[in-house]
Amino acid sequence: MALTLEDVGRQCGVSRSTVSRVINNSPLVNEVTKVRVTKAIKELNYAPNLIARSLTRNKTDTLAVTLPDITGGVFPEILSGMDEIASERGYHLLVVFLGGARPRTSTVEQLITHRRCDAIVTVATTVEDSELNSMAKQKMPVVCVLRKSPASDIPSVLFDDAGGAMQATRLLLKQGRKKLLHVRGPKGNFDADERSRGFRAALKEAGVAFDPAYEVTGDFRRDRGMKAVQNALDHKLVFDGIFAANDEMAIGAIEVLGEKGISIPKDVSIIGFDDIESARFVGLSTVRVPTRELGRVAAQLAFDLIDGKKHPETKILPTEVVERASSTPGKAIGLFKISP
Amino acid sequence: MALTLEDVGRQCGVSRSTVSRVINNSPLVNEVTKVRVTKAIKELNYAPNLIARSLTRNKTDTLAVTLPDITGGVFPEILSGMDEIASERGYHLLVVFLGGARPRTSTVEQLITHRRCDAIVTVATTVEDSELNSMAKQKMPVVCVLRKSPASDIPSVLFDDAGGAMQATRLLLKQGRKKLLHVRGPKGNFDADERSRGFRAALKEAGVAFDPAYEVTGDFRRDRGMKAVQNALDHKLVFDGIFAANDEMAIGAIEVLGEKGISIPKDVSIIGFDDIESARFVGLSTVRVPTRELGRVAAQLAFDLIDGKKHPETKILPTEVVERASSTPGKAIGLFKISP
DNA sequence: ACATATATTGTGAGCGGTTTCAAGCTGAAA
DNA sequence: TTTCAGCTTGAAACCGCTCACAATATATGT
Repeated sequence: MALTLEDVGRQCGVSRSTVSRVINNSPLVNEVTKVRVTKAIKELNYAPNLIARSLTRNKTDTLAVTLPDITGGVFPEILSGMDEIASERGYHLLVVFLGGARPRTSTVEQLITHRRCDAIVTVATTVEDSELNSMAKQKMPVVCVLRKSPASDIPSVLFDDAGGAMQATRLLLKQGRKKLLHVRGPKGNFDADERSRGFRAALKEAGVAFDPAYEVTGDFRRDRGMKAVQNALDHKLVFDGIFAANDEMAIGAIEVLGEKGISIPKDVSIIGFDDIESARFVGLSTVRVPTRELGRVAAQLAFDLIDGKKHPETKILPTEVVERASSTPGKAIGLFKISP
Repeated sequence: MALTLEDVGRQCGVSRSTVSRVINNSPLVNEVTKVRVTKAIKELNYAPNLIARSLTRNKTDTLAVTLPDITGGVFPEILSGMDEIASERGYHLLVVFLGGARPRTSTVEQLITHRRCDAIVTVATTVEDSELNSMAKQKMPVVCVLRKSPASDIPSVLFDDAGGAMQATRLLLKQGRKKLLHVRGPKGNFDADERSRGFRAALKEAGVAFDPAYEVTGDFRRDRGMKAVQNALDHKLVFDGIFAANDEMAIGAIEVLGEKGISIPKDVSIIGFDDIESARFVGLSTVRVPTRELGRVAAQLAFDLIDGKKHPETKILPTEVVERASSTPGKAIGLFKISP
């Protein structure tokens, strides 16, 4: 079907090894044959079969990325950042959506053991700790993103969740808010746990007691955020500030409060996390995270592992508070009735 | 390094072909040997090398997708839809970001001629017509998404852009808006051209003359949308309705008008296109497009081509107007000062 | 018992590259 | 002239799998 080295060799009267050498521009090939071969390659429009090459070189020029099955949020940007670095090295990205409704069959397993990629980057909690360890044991380079590394030989790259959460909480406290509600993400999720930790640390720092009743749990989605806040109100919790573990849930909170006629930020000051695009439009204060940079760093770590660089360390990327109307006294925000 | 068929065979005293048969559960292998082999596979934790398999089978179980280097908007959702179908068949997605600042080197070429994928799905105008044709000529299955197919043997899947644009425009006209501004996307872009066509068709239908001065061009990004509208105002154009070719630019328009103290929708009624997430929060009327479905259909078409099904046809997916505050008389919308 | 199916397994030749090794050729040194 | 190094090149093995075909074993029919 497609052309092979043999074909090119025949065309210009050399062996396939010579053609191979020309293609990989090995120094040990005569200049004149080199041009002859090059010409033949052009003429025939030959291109090497990368699969065959992968087989012998034992290297696929591919980075696998596992993403949660959530289309919005920070993931596309992370992916793009990774591709930026990967494409510089001529690498491709193999993306796998995992979690949610996906029947994950043996997809991950396949990627790892089946040597379809040179390294694997797992974003958030798409892959079990045990699987990560088994990958590493099989000498497959692994990088964790937005998730704590389960082993010392697996580097991870994270946002400074706790730090960002502290800053966010401090902002509310600085305004004199007395009773804060924290809408947290699922337990066991790294970001969620860390952001909660930062929240508490800030309270402690300010000498405010942490009241477990005022930490409600969502799943990072808007409607669960709504439900959590709704619940808090139903239970007659009284608060004048909300720190939500992400913007989606913060927006959900804004909706619920809006329906109740509670004014933001006068009655309740709100801050989220992530700085998703919609946050700007809603006027939501938040903590900005360097998503694209995260992708770049993750890819770079993967290459370090591939290159056998020793001890690629876990990186923690700084976050930054963005103040908008939802936490700025004197402003007011409101949402239009949001249709589904 | 990794285990091979040979190793498994040695472990349980059979040849690699037998092991291979077991793995591909061929019927012509004895039941008792089958269990023996299966046990050995489990014990050794063997997994076949997919690269080697690809080489012999001449098939990679991979779909390549070329995406524009735009992280937001409809692309992530399209990707996810594709993955949904692909993973059902055990296929992986190889994503390539093209355009923008990317040095596209010979990436596309590589994918095609180098047989790293079984089919390629090109989204929007990431790949030249000539390249598409050359792929098709090389018997590489190609599917176009959000872009007119350059050849009859290349199916494409599109939104009903013109239809959606007509509906959107009709909505404005029905409200009695007399002079409409159309903020269009770049010339040559399929979506942009079609949406413009629909806009004009609706005008014609209503007996309104099309005034070229009232069609300004952006690049689908918010700030170019802002610039375009700013420009229109600077040129003293007078209008009471805006149809923007996408939501990003529509939001840009809202910002500019807001700064000028022009009230929406009282003075100017606005409708966008795409129904991105932020549109809900902004209260922007728009035309909803079935993005995830688009991805699914595209992947399905790719598989049809791979399977040699004859004549996979171009599909046009229906769109749907979503009315929100920005075009509902009696309502009002406004944006918070948007920080960069 | 013999011929002939039938079931099961192994052998060997690829797939399209890379890479080691040896061989051919040249010219310079002895 | 012989010798040997240096430069080019080709032959062949190998990567791990699939598959056509041969080989063997067992069962069936006469």
